[in-house]
Amino acid sequence: MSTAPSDRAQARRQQVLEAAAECFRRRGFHAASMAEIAKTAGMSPGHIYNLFENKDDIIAAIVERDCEDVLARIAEFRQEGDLLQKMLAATEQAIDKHSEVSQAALQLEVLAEASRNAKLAAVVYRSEALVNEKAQELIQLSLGPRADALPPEEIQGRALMLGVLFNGLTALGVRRPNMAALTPLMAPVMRRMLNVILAD
Amino acid sequence: MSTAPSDRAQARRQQVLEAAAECFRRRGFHAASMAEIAKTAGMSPGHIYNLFENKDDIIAAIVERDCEDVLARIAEFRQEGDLLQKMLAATEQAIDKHSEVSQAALQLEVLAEASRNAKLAAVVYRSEALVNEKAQELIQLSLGPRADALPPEEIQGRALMLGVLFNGLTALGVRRPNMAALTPLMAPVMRRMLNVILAD
Amino acid sequence: MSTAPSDRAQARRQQVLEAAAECFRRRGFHAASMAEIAKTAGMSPGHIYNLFENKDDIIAAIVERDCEDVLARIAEFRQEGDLLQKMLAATEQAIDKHSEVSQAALQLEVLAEASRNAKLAAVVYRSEALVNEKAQELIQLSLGPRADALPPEEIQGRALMLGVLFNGLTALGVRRPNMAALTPLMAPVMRRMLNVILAD
Amino acid sequence: MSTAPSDRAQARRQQVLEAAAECFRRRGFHAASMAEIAKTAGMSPGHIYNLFENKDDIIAAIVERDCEDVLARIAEFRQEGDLLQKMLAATEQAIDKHSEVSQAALQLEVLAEASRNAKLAAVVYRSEALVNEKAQELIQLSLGPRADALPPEEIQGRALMLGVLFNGLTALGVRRPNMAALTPLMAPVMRRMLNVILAD
DNA sequence: GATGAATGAGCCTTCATTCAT
DNA sequence: AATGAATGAAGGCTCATTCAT
Repeated sequence: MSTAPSDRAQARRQQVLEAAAECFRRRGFHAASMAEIAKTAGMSPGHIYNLFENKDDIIAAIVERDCEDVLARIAEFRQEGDLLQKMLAATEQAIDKHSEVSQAALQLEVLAEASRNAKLAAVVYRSEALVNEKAQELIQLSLGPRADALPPEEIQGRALMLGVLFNGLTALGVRRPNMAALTPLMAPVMRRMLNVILAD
Repeated sequence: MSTAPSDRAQARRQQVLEAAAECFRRRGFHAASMAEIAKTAGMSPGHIYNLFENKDDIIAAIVERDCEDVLARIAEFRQEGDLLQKMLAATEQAIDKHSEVSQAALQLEVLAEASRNAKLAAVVYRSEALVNEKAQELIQLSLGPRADALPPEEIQGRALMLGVLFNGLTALGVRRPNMAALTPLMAPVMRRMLNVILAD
Repeated sequence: MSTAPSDRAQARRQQVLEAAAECFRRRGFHAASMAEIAKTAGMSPGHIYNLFENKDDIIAAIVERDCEDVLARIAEFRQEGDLLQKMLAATEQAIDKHSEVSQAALQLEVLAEASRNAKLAAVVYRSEALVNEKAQELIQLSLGPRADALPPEEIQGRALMLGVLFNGLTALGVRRPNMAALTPLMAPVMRRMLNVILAD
Repeated sequence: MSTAPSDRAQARRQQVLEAAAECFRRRGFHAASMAEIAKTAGMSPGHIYNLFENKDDIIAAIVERDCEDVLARIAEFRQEGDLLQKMLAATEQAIDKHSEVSQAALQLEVLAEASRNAKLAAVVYRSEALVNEKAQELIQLSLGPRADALPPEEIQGRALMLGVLFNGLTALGVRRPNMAALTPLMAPVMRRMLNVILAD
């Protein structure tokens, strides 16, 4: 009862998260000031501290929210239709979308920050664990009954490889403006992870 | 000739670079203070500004130095011996080395910083271009005469894929402590990039 | 309306202006530190930046305030009584008051600063324009109906001469401690500006 | 013998004075760094301290040199020809020369600085005393035998008034760009100081 | 719940000055 | 006589955070 956050408070938190994400994307985590976030969120700086412990707490909440978004996107992949095709479409989109460099930069900055901030690290770890778990389910779904022929480590490894690919796309996207030549190469690799049983 | 830095100055610059890299790794770019860097480098804060324009200039120099290290490592790959094996060994090393999380974090932070710092971005872009070029040469070397059968875009795409893989390893390595299951999966993907001619 | 500063903020600004003027007089513009000003004003250094853009902004505000003081003093001259007598009294006061050397020094320093600071220069120019305008009105008032016999340039020139005299008193007052012998000389010159119609 | 400055040292000092004056004019006394002065003078920063005590010592030397220039100019006035005409020409020149605002600004800054720097104040006072003395001689020369009819205070007052006028021109010249209307007004005032015997 | 005035530590950077060579 | 590497104190300014209202 004491700490039960009211609906109103929840909505206010969302406002802050929205505003903070925008500011962090625009200026980076350190350069974005609480004052700017407050202004963007349409509330006073002081009040933010009624909703969040501190600035770190905000970035942690953003990471959690982003994690949910990723999980939701993964859930969509489970719908009807060819999984490989849908994932390739997603990667192609990632390769083309250069408008999202600032979003990518924020993700990288969060990772860097997490390596020195235990609380944030916990959130990132948990987030990664959840995503990885869902990725494994996806792979098993994609392989169908043949999945049983593969040892769990293989499934886990493939999920990790998907993680490497998506994280790599994010990082390389910040490193260079044009990655078009990469698109055709994704297909065989993704297929190898999602649709193939191999002795290899 | 006019601004040719003396040997002494060069050595001092190296001291600062060493110290700054350590501080940046330990605390992050923003949290590391010039005072701390100066102390670590064994000189006064003021003198750093005789050697570098400003803090940004230091991180840029670090990126350039790191780039040279990468190029040197690539050059080693060109030596005698099976390229695929050597690169797999390198990735396996990357997968295992958890002591280097802070080094990885610094790299990610640099990328984030570059998305908002034009000068740093230029260094990062140039660095990536150099590495990608060398990666393409490596791939052609690995394929041998068969390389002629592949269109340039294919070579370029494969080099990009290597970039995605290494960058992805770096990022995912910060996201989770254990990536052991990934090791066996690297082989087929790397082989696909380095040793195979395929219609698809 | 949007940025209408509250009464409280206005009062705080006045505090800072008062304190800064004192510090600037005591130490000079460059030597006076924001920390000292803050302490003198009884607030934290940080808070000053909620009230003023930066240090330059403070000196500009002081100049504007001083300008208003001058205009107010000029307005007093318009009251009943012999203008020439009142102005001579004012100059005599200026000649004798050696306690105000530091105030005079600040004015000179402001002028020097303005020659390299565009924003401050604008304030100084505007200030001078206002004062000169009022001085012309004063001269016309003093001459009465005879003023119509003089071309506008003559009026403007006389106003400028008054400016030269007061500025000259300020500067020379810093240059030497004793200017008593000057007092009797002011009368004929001032009369020439305020009370005489001449072919030359 | 011990401190007898060699000719070479004297020449070096002149170099520094030249360079410093230029830098001070360009940037102001405080903003001009010793490094910049050294570079402009074509010598090392360290060596300047073999020639001058410190930065204040340089500005003091500049003031002394400028004083000599003024005295030299006054000496020229003593040559053949109508003194009033020559002085009016000088003031007209001062009124028109807007290229010299930075020179004027430096003079004002020096005065401001002198009010807080005893050593500089001494130089400024002495300089003013010398100039004033020469101005009195000039006035007596201009009046010729009639000068004997005037009490010394009157002569002193007139010399002071000349000082007020020239200092005022300097200050007002920084305050406003256009002082053309002032030119015709200088004649009667100057004549009053230089050529007239009055009961008034 | 909400404000925004206020704090104060700490940051990057500059620069007069020194001194070993 | 001359250099320029080196110092270190100090400065202006920012910003996460607090708290009286």
